[in-house]
Amino acid sequence: MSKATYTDPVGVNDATLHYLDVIYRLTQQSDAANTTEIAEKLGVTPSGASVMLKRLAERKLVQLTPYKGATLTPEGRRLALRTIRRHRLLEMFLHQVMGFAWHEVDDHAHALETAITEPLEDRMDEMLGHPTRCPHGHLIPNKDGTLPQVNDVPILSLASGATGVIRCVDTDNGEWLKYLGEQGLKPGVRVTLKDIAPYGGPVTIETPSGAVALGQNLAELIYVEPD
Amino acid sequence: MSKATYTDPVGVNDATLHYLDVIYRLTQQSDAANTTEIAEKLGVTPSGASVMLKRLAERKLVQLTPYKGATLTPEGRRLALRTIRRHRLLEMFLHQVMGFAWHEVDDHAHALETAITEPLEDRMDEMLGHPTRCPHGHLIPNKDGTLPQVNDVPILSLASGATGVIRCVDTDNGEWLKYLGEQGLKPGVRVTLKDIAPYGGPVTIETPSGAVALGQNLAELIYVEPD
DNA sequence: CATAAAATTTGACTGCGGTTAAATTGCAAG
DNA sequence: CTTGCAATTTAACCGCAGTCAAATTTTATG
Repeated sequence: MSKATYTDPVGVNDATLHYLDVIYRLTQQSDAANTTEIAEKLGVTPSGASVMLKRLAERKLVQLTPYKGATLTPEGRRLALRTIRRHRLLEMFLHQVMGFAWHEVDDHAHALETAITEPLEDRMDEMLGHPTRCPHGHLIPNKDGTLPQVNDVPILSLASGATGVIRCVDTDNGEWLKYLGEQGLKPGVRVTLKDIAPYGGPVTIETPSGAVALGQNLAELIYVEPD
Repeated sequence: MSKATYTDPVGVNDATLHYLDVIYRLTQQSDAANTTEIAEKLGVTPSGASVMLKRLAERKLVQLTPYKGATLTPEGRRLALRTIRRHRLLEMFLHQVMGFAWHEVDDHAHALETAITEPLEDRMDEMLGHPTRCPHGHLIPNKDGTLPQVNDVPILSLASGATGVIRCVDTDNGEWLKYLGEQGLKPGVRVTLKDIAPYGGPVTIETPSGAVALGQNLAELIYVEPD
């Protein structure tokens, strides 16, 4: 009997997709994802991740240099971007259509991202008017695996007094998102960077509803499109 | 590290839920579900199903009498009804909110039924106005595991000339559903049983848009609430 | 009622994704 | 340039959900 199903046309299962997803995200920041980081993000032991990475390499989904780290092959990247697209479309759908708060959507989207079918993906995309970003502002990959071009810069890179529109709040931590949302710091809001206190001190941001002072750990999550 | 997740609070995984689901459905018709039937519905070999059933019995989810068949325990029944509720709510959501045709929803709902979270289940239920039936007319179990009381009878049990409202079309075969839908034979439609030809001959049903002649294999899928 | 056929279970095996403990490799600091 | 520690891999194992082939039990039939 054939193993292919609606969701899994080529024998790519949940675990595989989750590995590819975290490897993709880790290789956005550094050039290769190392085993321990991958293991941490997935909540497994480094040895377990090591074994799994070898299997993924055999399946030509990752490029593995022992003791050095992992990169995605074109095919691995394709699957990772598909999962990320589905995750972010789901977040958008849960937020816009179903009315979930922006700090709630990540968990539910994660539960569904590997189970969804392609017609569902397409229908959500359609209902949402082909959005380019999720509720936190992350880019939604196109179906062909390309990414929209944008001009997002860290708010901390602005000069004091400069203004811009928040485009992305780069965290999946629900607590932080809830807090930042309550302070009016969400994508689409025009803000002015008032001040960055020295030595890791608070960052003051002017929003339409008043000034907010944040620790740098939170402020560095915020990306803006400068005016 | 704990194994509990949002979707899986007690270590109940996809395979388990699918077994419980088919056992529930099979025990609706006969008193116990036999191994081969279960295996067929799940697309596995009877030996595989046999082994799995023993595991489910150890976990106290099914009551197993070797060589005789399986029944659900109260806990197994609870989980089966939860899955069925989710499946049917999903079908309703896909149909009503997302605009999928009634013959398309089963596959997509199946892909999601074991992945969905409880808040999502609740939100769908709310958005749909707490429906009691799926698009094909099957009952949606309540959250407490009870089922709405109804008075559905097979249309073939009506006397010639009797009328009723279609309440359920009992199949998951997309082709048949598509055809029956095109003939106007869907839940909510008032019909009259005109004639049942003898010796397995065609069944003639009067609908608002005209008379339809069906084979008995299709006609026996249709349940009505008699006037 | 014996016996053949059908249903079911058991046994031996597989692949997957994990675990812990031990061995290995890479790297930074003295 | 060695030495010690951190990162990584390997080895041996586990549970899960399957497979096929063989043994067993049930049932139906002449």
